[in-house]
Amino acid sequence: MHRNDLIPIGTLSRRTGLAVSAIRYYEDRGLVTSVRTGGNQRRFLRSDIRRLSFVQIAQKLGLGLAEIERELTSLPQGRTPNIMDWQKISRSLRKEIDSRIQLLTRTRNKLDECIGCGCLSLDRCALYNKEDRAAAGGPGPRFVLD
Amino acid sequence: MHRNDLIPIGTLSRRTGLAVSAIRYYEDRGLVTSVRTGGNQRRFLRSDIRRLSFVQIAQKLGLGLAEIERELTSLPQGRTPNIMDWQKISRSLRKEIDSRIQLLTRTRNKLDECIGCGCLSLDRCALYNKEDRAAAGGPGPRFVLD
DNA sequence: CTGCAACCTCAAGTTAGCTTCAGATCAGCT
DNA sequence: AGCTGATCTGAAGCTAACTTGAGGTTGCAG
Repeated sequence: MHRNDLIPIGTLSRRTGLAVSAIRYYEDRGLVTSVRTGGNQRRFLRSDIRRLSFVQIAQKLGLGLAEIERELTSLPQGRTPNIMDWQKISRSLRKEIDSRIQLLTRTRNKLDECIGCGCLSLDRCALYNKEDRAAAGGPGPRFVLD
Repeated sequence: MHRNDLIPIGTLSRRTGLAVSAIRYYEDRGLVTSVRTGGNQRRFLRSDIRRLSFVQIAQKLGLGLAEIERELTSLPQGRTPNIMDWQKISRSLRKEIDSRIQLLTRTRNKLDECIGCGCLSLDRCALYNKEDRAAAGGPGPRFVLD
C-alpha cells in the first residue's frame, strides 16, 4: 500500500527491542530475511516486527532458536502472514506454555512429597535413609523434569 | 558411624547421574567440597549426593549455578545437613516453582487475549493495526516475562 | 605384588546466543 | 555538496556449563 512497507534494521531494532547485532545474527540463522537497497543495506518487512516478537516470546519460554525456526516454518512463504496465520502459530505456543505449566505442577507435587522426609530423591522417598538404600534405584533425580 | 562415609568421585557420579567431569567442575565452582586421600584422590561425603541432587533439580528449574550456590549457602557449614536443613531449602525451591507457574499463567492469559487479534504485541492489543499505531508504545514485548 | 580400572591435572574445545571492534560505506537533511 | 548518524562485513570475544584429551598416578582385587 504505502511505500514504506520496508524498514531499515535500526527501526526494526527499536520496534522489537532487539539489538541490531541480534537481528543480523537471526538473519544469519535464517529466522528472518531481508532485501537489500542499492547501497547494500537491509530492508525488512513491517511484518517482521511480529515475527521477531514471536521469537522473543518463544525464547522466554525456553525454546531454542532451532525450535523457534521450526515453528516459524508454519508461516506462509511469499505472502505476508495475516491474522489467522499468527493466531495459528500463537496457539501452538499456548500449548507449549500449557505443557510447561503441567510439568512444573507435577514437579511441585513431587517436591511436596519429598519435603516431608527431606530426602530429595524424588522417587523412592521412603523415610530418611541412613544406609542410602536408594542406591538400588538407579542414578540421580535426572528424570524429574525430563 | 561407618568408615565409608567418604565416597570416591565415581560413586558420586553413579549415584547422582552427573558426569565425573561435571562434579569436578562443580567443585571448582565451589558447589561441593572434598577431602583428598594420601594419593590425592577426592573423597566426598555421602550427603553430597543430596547436595548434587538439589543442584540438578534447581538447574532444571532454570536457576544458574551462581544462584544455586547462593541457595546452598543456607546449608550448615561444618555439620552434615540433616532433614530439617533440606526441608528448609527445598521449600525455598518450592517458592521458586510457584512463582514460575504464576509467571507462565500470566503469560498464557496475555497470549490468550492476543490470539484474538493475532497482533502479538501483548500490550496495547487493540485490533489489527495496519498503521502500526503501537509504535508509540515503546519497544517490543520484552517485558512480558521479565 | 601385579594389573588395570579409576583417578589426577591442566589446557583446550564445544554449543548457544549474542556482542564488540575495526575500517569502510550509505542515506537523508540542510 | 557536505555532514553525521545509520549500516555494512568479517573476525574475534564472551558467558555458561561442561566435555575431551593427553600424559601420568592410585588403589584394590586376585
